[in-house]
Amino acid sequence: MPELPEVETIALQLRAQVEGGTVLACRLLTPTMVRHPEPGAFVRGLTGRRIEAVTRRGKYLLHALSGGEGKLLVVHLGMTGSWTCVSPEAPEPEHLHLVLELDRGRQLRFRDVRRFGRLLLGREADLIGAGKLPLLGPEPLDPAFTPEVLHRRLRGRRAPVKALLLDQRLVAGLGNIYADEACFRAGLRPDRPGGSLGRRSVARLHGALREVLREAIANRGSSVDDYRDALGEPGRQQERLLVYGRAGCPCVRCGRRLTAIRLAGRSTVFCPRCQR
DNA sequence: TTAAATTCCTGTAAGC
DNA sequence: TGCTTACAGGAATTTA
Repeated sequence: MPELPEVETIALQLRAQVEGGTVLACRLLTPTMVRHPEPGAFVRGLTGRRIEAVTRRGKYLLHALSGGEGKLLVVHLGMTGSWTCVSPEAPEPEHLHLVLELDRGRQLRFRDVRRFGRLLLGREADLIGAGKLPLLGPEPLDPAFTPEVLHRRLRGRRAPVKALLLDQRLVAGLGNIYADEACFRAGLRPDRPGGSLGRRSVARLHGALREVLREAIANRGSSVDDYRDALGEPGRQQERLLVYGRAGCPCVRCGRRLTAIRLAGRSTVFCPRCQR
């Protein structure tokens, strides 16, 4: 699943691959993947534009477009989406929804088996104002995201801390994998009410979050299901996951069997001894 | 306001 | 073997 580290990896790679490139043609194969504007306007709005910059916000990929209007091509990969830069000669895969023909013989392809991804075009403020994009919480790797900020955001909340970590309005970019990994590294039970965490626990969680995200970015993300980076390569962080997908396996720290529960509708794995 | 449940979507794996 | 069913989950939407 593309979470913050996976999307960051793609943004880094696309920066080198497509920045400065011009969209010569836009082929929208599945109009329903576009959430804004209407599919026709989406295609017209992209054609002829230059991609000035590629950045990331939460799990969203942002492509700043030429024209001086501050327009962005926004790509969210959902669960199974991929956004790759390939040669036009590469065979077209199944479940392909958007193809951007760029100059210098490059193609950007959006593929998504389960169609949970989404495509948008517009100014960031307009998209947020129109309710097409959520108002995201702080970036966990931003220097301004301090333990105090996290503590303030968890205060008074009764939902399980893991459910709160998955809420993109509380903090942006975390998904099921890194929420579980961060709770394990922090030694916190994921079903603890968010507001029950003291200052020291929050500080541990904050440190664990940053540590696991930085490590995952360095490893180009986790390829658990079918995630591929912008060059079509799998990441390596899945080999270093300590709890996600390891229900019933021994805890790497104490050897006790890892427990699986459901939280916020998601499978959740933790060590009942190491996480309190 | 907050929290939980439901919905979308399709490939995979388990069970009969 | 072949069919049915459950499950995976990000985020919008609905319900309580």
